[in-house]
Amino acid sequence: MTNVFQDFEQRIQNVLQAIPNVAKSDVDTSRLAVEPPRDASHGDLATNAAMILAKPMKTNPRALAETIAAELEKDADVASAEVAGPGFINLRLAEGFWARELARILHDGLRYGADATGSGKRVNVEYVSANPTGPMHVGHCRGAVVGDAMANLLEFAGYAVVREYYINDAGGQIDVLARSAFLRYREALGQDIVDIPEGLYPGDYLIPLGQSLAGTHADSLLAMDEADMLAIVRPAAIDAMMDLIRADLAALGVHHDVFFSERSLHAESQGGSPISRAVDRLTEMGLIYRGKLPPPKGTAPADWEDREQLLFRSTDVGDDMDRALQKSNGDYTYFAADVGYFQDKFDRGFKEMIFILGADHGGYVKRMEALGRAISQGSAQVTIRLCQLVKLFRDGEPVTMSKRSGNFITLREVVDEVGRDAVRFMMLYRKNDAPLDFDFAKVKEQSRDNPIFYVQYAHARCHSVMRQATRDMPDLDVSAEALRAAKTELLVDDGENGLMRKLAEYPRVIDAAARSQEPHRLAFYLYDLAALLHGQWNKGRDEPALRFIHQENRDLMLARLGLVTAVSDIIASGLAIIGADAPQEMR
RNA sequence: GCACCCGUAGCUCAGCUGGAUAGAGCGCCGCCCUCCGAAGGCGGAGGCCAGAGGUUCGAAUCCUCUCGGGUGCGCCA
Repeated sequence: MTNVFQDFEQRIQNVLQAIPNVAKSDVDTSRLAVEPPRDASHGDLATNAAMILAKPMKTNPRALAETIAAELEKDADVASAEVAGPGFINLRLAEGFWARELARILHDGLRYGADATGSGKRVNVEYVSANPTGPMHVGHCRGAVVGDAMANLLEFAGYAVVREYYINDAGGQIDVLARSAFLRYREALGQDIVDIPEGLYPGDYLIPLGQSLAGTHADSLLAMDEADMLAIVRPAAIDAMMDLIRADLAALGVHHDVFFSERSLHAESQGGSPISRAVDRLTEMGLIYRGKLPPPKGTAPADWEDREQLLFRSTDVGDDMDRALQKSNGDYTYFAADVGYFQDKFDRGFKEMIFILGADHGGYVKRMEALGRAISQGSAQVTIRLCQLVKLFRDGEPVTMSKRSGNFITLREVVDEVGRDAVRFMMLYRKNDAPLDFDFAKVKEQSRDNPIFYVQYAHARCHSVMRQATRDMPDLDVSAEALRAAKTELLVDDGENGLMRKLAEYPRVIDAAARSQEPHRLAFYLYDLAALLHGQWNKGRDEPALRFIHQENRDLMLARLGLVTAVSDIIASGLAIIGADAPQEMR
């Protein structure tokens, strides 16, 4: 399924092949672009064909453009092809072209623009992966939304997406969690625990877990060795924390297909653990050696041990320095677990893996990419997208929080206060690599200043028009079939034309956003589309002849209602990818 | 010290992978409700795209350097 722009790109390619000099030479036409022109007065489509070909063909771009334009004008869908500026060719499409595209939108409905890019390719998107040591805080929010929207976007674009969460359930922090839970367990048994010792998690969220442990085990844990106690409390604590996290994610509308346990990578079976087997494979490739690492630059660590250790020669595959795989006590490092994890993903058949990480993981990017190259031997694409920090504001004042005291703002609090839709839209209304200011007051505002409100309002307004129409004319048939059959060629107003062209851009936006892995483009597109809808609606105030509901001319009205329905469909489709509702009325 | 990200209107940000006269919102000025939802819309002012070189038909976009801001660098996870 090709969109209008791809369609014309192909037509232009065909025209180019018909020009003798082009066909003979092996000029690269991959840079050929067909775009909506910057200025609507330039026409419907613009192409740079002549400009990219002029140089290799050693001709003047404008002269070449004239030749191509003359050929293009033979196309029945092209009303005129004009050469402009340095050699652009501006196409005006035949009357009725956009109207036919509108009918196609009405036919495809919420699936317009879907399935055009991915062709079923399997993609693994890993996001959130917050440590299971407590509820999610606002810091996790952006990555969760960006990752989820990315997965939605890729899925809509035709990829086979697996949404994955990597549970960091293996490190020392989990023992800290278990000890913290044990404290709450003693508390539940009636012991006075006084202050929470430094180094343990102080949050109240562990109290129910302590009570549950007391209920299940009575006081039997008290007499155990710590190792035995931890063996019991650890899994219970991880399960409880993951339940918390899953509930938080659900409140944000985020769901994963796979929850992958880091701990499972350490599990021994015949042939060793998944980690050791993966390390063995790298060893066979000659990428593992014993050696010394230089001490870190900048702040010199006091406890630096200069010793020989097991290292991954990641510099061979693009990293800045080699990476340690084993601690001095013989345990594998966190990164070693990643070696096992990558191997597992690769074995599951993923050739494309996307990671959504917080900006504080910037230092991790190169070694992950290196690891992906090494394990897949260059056959897999690893992409890491970093989300910059979110700064919270309340009434223009920055909100401070301290994680140490357990006094941090949770994701749940934010969702409860401003709503899932607003959180999600705002997190996507910025490039992922740009910092984001999140002001509680603004996000709740019901005005144009608040993009989610503005877009949802446009959708509601569409439905309001349809409600009004059927109220005024109960016999009016506004079914999808009837609207599709409407005489859409009657839509000749500039504003209507602009809306139709914007709608036809939707598949192109989806395609570009999916390819570049930038879901924010969709949010901006929806805002622009909403602005056009609001604008056209208001034109009807000044010029009654332009109103959508136009009882004197039913054919025209049906065409306009078709346009309104198409706008509504596209907004609903886009909002679904963003993960927000498309309300039929505002309150 | 090194790596990565960012620098675009007074403020917050887009800019479709190199295209035409760089666009929105807020704020400021002036307009539009007998009328499908004014929770909206229209118009105006506001720019040396941090700076300097380079690449080319063409640069906010690509390369190099400089200056400013952010993040990270350890056997933590």
